[in-house]
Amino acid sequence: MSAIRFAVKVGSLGVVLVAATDQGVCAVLLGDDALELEQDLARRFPRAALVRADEELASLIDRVVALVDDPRRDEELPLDLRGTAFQQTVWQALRRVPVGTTVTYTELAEAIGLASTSVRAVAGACAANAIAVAVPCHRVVRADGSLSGYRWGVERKRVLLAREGVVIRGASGGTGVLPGF
DNA sequence: GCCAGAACTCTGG
DNA sequence: CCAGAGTTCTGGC
Repeated sequence: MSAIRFAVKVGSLGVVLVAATDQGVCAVLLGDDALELEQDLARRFPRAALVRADEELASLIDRVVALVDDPRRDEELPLDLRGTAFQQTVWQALRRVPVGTTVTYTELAEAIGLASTSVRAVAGACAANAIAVAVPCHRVVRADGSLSGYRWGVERKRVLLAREGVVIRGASGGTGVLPGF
């Protein structure tokens, strides 16, 4: 199919990879190593021809990096959401979440018309999300307010939320697995 | 091509 | 504490 152009740049959170088609941004990946991100991109789009175009996408990746540095900027990027109908429904519901706010998987499931017991389907769709930050899958937390898993690392998720001004409640009343506070 | 199991979880008995 | 609920993907036969 069509060619996907991508660019890599180092930001405050580490390495940022941005991939785009003619329609818009189709992937934003975060990591520590540029090679690792390229392999991740190739795994997600096995059929596409991946072309590196750092200069062509320079202005675009600058905007994405600025968004990672300061997520409170509600910048509107052209997105090319690739996925099943179910996944796109979940991702568009995610984009309605205001900056500095978090939702639970239950609220997300109800927002798209599923039963509250279908949270695992929502979690699966979030895990398949390829567009970090622009599709704020990091704003989804567990029902008790503590962080759950994250494709690109829980530490990165915590940093992103902290920059938005979100107060993270540690899991209370339990055995205190997290030594943080 | 089919079946089984896992993956960013939550609720009810 | 244990099991089940909707969807997608991957690996083994």
